[in-house]
Amino acid sequence: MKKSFYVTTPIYYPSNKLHIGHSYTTVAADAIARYKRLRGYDVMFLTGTDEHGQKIERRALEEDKSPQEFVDSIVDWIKDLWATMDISYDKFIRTTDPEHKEIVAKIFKKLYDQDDIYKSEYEGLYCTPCESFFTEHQLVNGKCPDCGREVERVKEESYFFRLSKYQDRLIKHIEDNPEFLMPQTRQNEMLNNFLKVGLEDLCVSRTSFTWGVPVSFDEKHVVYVWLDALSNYITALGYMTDHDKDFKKYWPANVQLVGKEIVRFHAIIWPAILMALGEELPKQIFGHGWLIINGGKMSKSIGNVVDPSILVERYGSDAIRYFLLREVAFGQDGNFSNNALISRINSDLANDLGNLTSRTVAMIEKYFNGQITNKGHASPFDAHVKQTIKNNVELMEDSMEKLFFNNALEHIWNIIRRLNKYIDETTPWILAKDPENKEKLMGVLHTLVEGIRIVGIMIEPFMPTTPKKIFEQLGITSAKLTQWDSIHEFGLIKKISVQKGDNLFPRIDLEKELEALEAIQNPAKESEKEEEPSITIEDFSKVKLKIGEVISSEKVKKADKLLVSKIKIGSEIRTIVSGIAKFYSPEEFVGKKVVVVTNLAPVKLRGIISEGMILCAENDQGELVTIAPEKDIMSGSTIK
RNA sequence: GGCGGAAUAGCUCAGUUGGCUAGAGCACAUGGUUCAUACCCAUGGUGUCGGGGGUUCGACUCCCUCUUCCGCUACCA
Repeated sequence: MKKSFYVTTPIYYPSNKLHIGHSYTTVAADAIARYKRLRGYDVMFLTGTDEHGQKIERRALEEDKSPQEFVDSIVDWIKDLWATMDISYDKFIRTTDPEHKEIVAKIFKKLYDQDDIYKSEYEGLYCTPCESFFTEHQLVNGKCPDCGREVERVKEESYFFRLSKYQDRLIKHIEDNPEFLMPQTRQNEMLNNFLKVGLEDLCVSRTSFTWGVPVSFDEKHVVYVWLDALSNYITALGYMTDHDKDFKKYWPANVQLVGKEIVRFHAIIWPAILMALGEELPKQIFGHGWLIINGGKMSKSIGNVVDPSILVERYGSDAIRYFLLREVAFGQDGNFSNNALISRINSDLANDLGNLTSRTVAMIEKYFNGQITNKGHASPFDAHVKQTIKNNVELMEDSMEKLFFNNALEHIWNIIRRLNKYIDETTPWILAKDPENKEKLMGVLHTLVEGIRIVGIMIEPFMPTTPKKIFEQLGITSAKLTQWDSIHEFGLIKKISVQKGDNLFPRIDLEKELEALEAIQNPAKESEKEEEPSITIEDFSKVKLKIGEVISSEKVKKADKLLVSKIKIGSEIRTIVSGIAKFYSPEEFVGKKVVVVTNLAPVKLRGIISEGMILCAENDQGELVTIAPEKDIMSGSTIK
């Protein structure tokens, strides 16, 4: 029986279209899945969508659709995207699948029956778009600190999961199994920031919306995201059903890929749920890094979100997949830029691999009418070429086991470079001038074809369509010559007839293409900007603004963003705490005239009562500058 | 503030447990070549391996300290 291998991506939230970061995770999972299949494993590759929650409910309302219609349309788009990116998932789970919902309800009931879930009360300020609760202190201007929108005071009866109960077992598991959470730096973060500080029980139900899985024994509650979304990894396998053979075969998962922003949920909450269910934990959670754009993270508000479908359409799926996995070390953050993408395509794909194939096929056509056999004579350079291939095949396989995709690709390219060099060493065009050298010439071309064949197999996990094109040009049809194990043997091709086809990867004019991309990507950004609702003059006049003068200022202890200042506003002196310590030193801050919001409700920050707010301008990078009157004017002057 | 990373060639980064003249790719320059997608091959770096101390026969690699950047977290009125 084949060994099984189970790999998952997170399930994505279809409130919007996906971006290149989602593609990154999914392409990585796909490369693992394809590689394992080639190595003879029985692979289950799961991806999907997390479709419940209040945000979806509201987004659907905005578009005048039912929640189901709304998610259906986005899910169609996502499936199309995965199709164009050659994502070979075995199963696509949707949390709206009837079976998933049934199982989630069963899980909830089971945990409740065994007292891992209990009923209590939850009160907090809730931001719907962000689906987050905040404390009073976290709010900005009484609004959501993340998106700036209104929050609602929500008090609801809720069910809680006894997360705290599993704290010690979680700590032990992470400490005893260094491979469980990778890369290692994530282990420290989880242990130090959460586990050792102490876990709080987790709210796992809601009454504030209905778009979710109902709690079977208490119909006014729906299951909140944790149990619903995380359990997809086992409900997809038929867990707790009478047809659970996939669960028996594939669980525990071998690798669960997640972005580093959700490591916490997958390394703490998810294992705790599994412990409560009495199931094994996944063998590995891998928290990969982010694609960074111009030094910052991708975000809708900055408007630098990269749409993968545009890139795939222009350069092909294989090129994008190659870039994503080659450019960035998997555990770390890496830069994404159009420039880097096109440079990679040109130098690695067009110049190295594409051109190697092209020149080899062209020579066989030119010197042998397209047909060669293995009857040629070896050149003095063959031994070294074979050794290079052997070494790099081993290194590549080793890298794949560790999920070092960029190293794996580098080793493949070492072979490609060696083959290009081999052509210069053996100078076939000179051999071709003397009929005496015909066997030597054929030997050289045969070695090249063999090398390219091996490369073609090795790139398959990363670039699923290019190998077919290569084998077609080389005239390799036998399955034996294209299966993984055949890369360990050099010289398998007996006789082939080649046929030149289109260039595998056409060279791209870097400068023209950058301009063209800019033109496509930027207008798109403009149109996506959300229109801000207008306010009335009455709304505005509610805010009382006055000129103040900073008369003293010092850093707040144990907080690196905060300055506490005494501000003179007319005859009054107020204490105000501001998050500007990174941009103004206390010394330079003293004496400045600033604009103060005087009728904000006082709030306690780091133990200090702050009586107002100093207005600042903020740029894309989050840098703050205070607003000052254009001419000198008395403190206490009102602003209107 | 707590915890954890990182700082190496113009750019992006490798450098496993300390050991011969510190590497790769890209970019740039020169030469070669013409089979090939103006491509390929060769050659070219006085890099203070962030600064300063220390351990050692020997440190990019270990220890201390400082600086800067980043992540998680607290916090941003």
